[in-house]
Amino acid sequence: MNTYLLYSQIYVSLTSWRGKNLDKQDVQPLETIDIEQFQTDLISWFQKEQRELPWRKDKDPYKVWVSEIMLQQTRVDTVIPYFHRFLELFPEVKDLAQAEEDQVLKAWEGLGYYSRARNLQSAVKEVYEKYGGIVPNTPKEISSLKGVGPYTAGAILSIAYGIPEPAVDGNVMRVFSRILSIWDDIAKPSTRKVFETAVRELISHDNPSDFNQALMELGALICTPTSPSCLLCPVRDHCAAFHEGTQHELPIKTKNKKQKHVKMAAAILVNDKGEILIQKRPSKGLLANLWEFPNIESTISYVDEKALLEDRFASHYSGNVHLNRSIGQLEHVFSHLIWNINIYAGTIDDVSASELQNVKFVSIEELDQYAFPVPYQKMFRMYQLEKE
DNA sequence: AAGTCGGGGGT
DNA sequence: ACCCCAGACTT
Repeated sequence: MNTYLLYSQIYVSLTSWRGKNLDKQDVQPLETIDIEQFQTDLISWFQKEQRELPWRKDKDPYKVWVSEIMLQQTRVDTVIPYFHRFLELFPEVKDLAQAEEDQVLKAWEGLGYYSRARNLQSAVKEVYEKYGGIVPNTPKEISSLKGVGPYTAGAILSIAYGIPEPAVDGNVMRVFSRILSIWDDIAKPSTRKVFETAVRELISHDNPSDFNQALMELGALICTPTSPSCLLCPVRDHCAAFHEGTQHELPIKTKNKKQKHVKMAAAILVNDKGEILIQKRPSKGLLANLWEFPNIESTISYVDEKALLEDRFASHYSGNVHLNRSIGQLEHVFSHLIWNINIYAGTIDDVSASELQNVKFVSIEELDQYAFPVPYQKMFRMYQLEKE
């Protein structure tokens, strides 16, 4: 019963399995999937071909946790340097639990999706206080932690604790959509459950860690989105899509919508001591709790904009504001919107502005102690280039 | 279920 | 341009 899982049995347990073929008049003989052989082929390949990654050096649940949060929607090569720096700053649960949020955000600067960092620290605090610093090892407890969703819960449980839970990410859905010929739209939230059910049937109970990691490694190295290297695939004998030649049609994924365009204006304002005005963003929403330069959303025409900005800034910061010059403009693309920013430089009195909450005057040397979103980093670089 | 939330790299 | 990436949370 454990050794072979008849294809028809899978079909019974998953109504959407091979749903496309239900309508085909010419149904081919049902294949069987040799589960043990599949596990062996997959895991041996992984043990031989896996990349050396910093979070694979040991299975410390805290390190696995940090890596999994960083890897959400983020490529391995991007994460590696962040992972090293983060663990140097916060080697253990206690260190992250007791850190200043500003320092955590600074360590996350440039990585994006900053709520990951704030949720991670919040959850680590809970682990430190409620679980004595030990990352919990039950699905219920770990899933209740802030920022730990179905994927991350399964990843930590399987990789750090060897518990056979599915960890279904984009890789796993792509890989199994091909192996099992699943034609559900993987862009729909409900589809993830189809793949979780599949993984529960197929996962190795001897080595859930390598099984789950192998699926993701396979998706990253072999079973890639546009041009899968099927001839190098260790499980192509088990793959329905390879058998049918449909690997380029799978997975099914509906397109995402276009970004909205937002016009902005922002300024580098300097006081008479040569210090620059910065402010902390609100604690909710886009780029929450990061720092920025004074800015407004603006749909005003370019000629009127400068006067409007001087007015708005002067009244908001209660000081005399002078915009000397326009430095240029820059575009920054987010996943759901596009900022087009007109950039100015000028001066401001620091009498009242420094009394405002979340507003500071800092020297150029102090600037890099604060976490800035990339668009404002770009903006400051333009300012420095223009000044020379 | 749809929208929000970053940034970079590949094609 | 458009796609994708070791997704989660809010509405």
